[in-house]
Amino acid sequence: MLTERQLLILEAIIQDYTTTGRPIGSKLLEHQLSMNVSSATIRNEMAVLEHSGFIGKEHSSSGRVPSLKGYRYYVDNLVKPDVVDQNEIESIRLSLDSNYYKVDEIIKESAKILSELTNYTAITFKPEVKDLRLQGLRIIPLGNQQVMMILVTSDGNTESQIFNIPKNLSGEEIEAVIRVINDRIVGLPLDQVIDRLHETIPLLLHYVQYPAGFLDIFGDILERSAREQFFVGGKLNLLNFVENGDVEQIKKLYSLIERSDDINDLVGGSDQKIQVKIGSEMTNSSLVNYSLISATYDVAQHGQGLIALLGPTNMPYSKMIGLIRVFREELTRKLLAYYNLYEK
Amino acid sequence: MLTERQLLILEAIIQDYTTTGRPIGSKLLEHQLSMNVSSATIRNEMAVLEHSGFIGKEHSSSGRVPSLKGYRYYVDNLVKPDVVDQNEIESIRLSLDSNYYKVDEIIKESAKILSELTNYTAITFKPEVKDLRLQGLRIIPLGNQQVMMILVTSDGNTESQIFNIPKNLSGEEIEAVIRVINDRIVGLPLDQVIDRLHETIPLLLHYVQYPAGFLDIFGDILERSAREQFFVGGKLNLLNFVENGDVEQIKKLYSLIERSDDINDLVGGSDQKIQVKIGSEMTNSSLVNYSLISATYDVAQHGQGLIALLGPTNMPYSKMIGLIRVFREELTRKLLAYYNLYEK
DNA sequence: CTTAGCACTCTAGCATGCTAAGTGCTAATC
DNA sequence: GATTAGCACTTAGCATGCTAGAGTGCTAAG
Repeated sequence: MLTERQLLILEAIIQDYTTTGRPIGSKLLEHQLSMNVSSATIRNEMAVLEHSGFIGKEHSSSGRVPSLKGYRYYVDNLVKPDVVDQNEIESIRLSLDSNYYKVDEIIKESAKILSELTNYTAITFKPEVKDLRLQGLRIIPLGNQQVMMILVTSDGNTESQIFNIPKNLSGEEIEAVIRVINDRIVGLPLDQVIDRLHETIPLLLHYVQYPAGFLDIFGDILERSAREQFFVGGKLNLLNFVENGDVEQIKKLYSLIERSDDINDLVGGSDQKIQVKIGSEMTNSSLVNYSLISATYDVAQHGQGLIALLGPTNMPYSKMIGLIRVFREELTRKLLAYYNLYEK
Repeated sequence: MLTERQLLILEAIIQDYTTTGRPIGSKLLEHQLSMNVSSATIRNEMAVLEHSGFIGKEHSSSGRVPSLKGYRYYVDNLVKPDVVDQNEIESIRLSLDSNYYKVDEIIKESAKILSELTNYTAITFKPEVKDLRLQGLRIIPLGNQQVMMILVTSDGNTESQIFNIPKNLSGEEIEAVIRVINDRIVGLPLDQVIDRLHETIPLLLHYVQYPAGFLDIFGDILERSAREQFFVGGKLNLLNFVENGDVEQIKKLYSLIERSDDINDLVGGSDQKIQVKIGSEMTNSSLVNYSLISATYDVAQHGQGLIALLGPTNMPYSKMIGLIRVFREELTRKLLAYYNLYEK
């Protein structure tokens, strides 16, 4: 459908535009492409590309700018991930090389590193195994009417919550409750736990006068546990690409990036290895000027996680895709080493 | 130093300016003040006020704007806190009326409520008692090489941290460590704990090969416990008062509001009941266009906390001071009820 | 001490004109 | 048929100039 030369021009437009950020004119390409062809010819070819919807103009006499279709074609067919230079790889390794005591820390740090490396916003999800089960529930009295509830899931993650128990609740009563829960609920898949919990209320009533408060807390920390946890690094970088001073825009972006539902929507469907969503391909209308590059990573039996970069639509895709690839490798390596260190 | 009439004019300028946000001219005041005096007279008085530094102009022929000195004088001598209407009080009560299981939740929610009530940014600190001691330390094995360390301080607050222990560490060794720590460190004031901890390293070496990792974690959660915790509500509201599109400004503000050191600097020295810091009175240069109203609150033996509002210098002080007063009362009431419910 | 009146100042908004960059089209050339 | 030189045209961005409106300071009279 497109000729070789048209593809070269399209590629050049995208590469130039993603580095300079300015519309690309025919004269610039004439010198740069060294294909021994005049600017007029390039203009003609550009007209074809525009007609087919791969590029557009900001106004009737401006240079050309890639369209969504143009980016899409480029990302799907033309882009070659940049080779990341050895120094940068070293620096990633170094950044990941601390001693971590929790997976969460590694994943959180990853978001930070990725955002610093790219000057974009990074989002990282920790590895998740499907079919998560409730493996144990502890309740630890701490004195002062305080107790801590700790929930352990089958992938080894934990959630905990401290709360106060009313004066009239005795230790025996609590222990009875724990026994009931351990008998009837531990071992179940997380998504069934809540239902089963409600079934056991009548039973609990034998021991606790108002089991509702108890269940609230349990539900709370269960939800935290089942919710996919993610970390965001470099939030402030989003500001760099907002139309000058559009405060409304900034507000929308920020509330977006802080709501877990929205983030999950955003990265949803990323089951391919590396996926690029461009502008309006993301359903959220605040993101028309942004693109998301996401990559899943596998940590053997410990599940699959995801890292993603959110930047402007005109980001240098080849560079970023190269980088996210390398980062994924390094992160996987680090996580495997981590699990190996602590595994039974 | 200033005549009655001059004070009236100063007050009117500030009140108008803090509600309209626009410079105030002499004609406006002529009609508004109904002091049977022409605009020319008001102009003369304004000239005096300007000469004494209480007001200024944005340009040579603009209306008058309060200066730092003007605000200061107003806040110190003229302002009368607005009476908060009953509906609003009700709504505060209602917002605070959920069941909370932790003080932190109440304080965090307070920041949210305050920011929503005012459309400014709210910062809240939970009550702190001086002379905090380490009351207990638990280490709970969770299986999968995971343990949770829980630290309880004498004010009933807790911090916890899950971490993995290397394969070669046995349960007995851990228990021995706990014993040592409980013997030698529990009961000490928090600020002495770290020093004492280092003295015990030789002892620990009997049981654990590399106590350093252990101590790191302990130090970590100890620091979290000693650090004054605060919550920020309505961060996005800061954006409303930034010069149109000054992205650099926004970035500075945001990193400010997320660094606990900066926040502590900000509210530092707020030992008076209600304190107002205006513009450049705050040392941080990003805040020249902002003011901070802070109020301490007392919860009997449970210590003293602080709530604060960060808004533009031209915020309606009388309204905000009235509001923060009422909020403080309601919060104190809520906290007392809370402690009463759970106290032994 | 107060005030009417006036000259002056400054901003905001609008229209105007200019330049640089880039385009589309046509007619001539390879 | 593909390519190109040349030219008329378009647009953003910037500087300039103008006007209306709001506000001031000052002076001279009440």
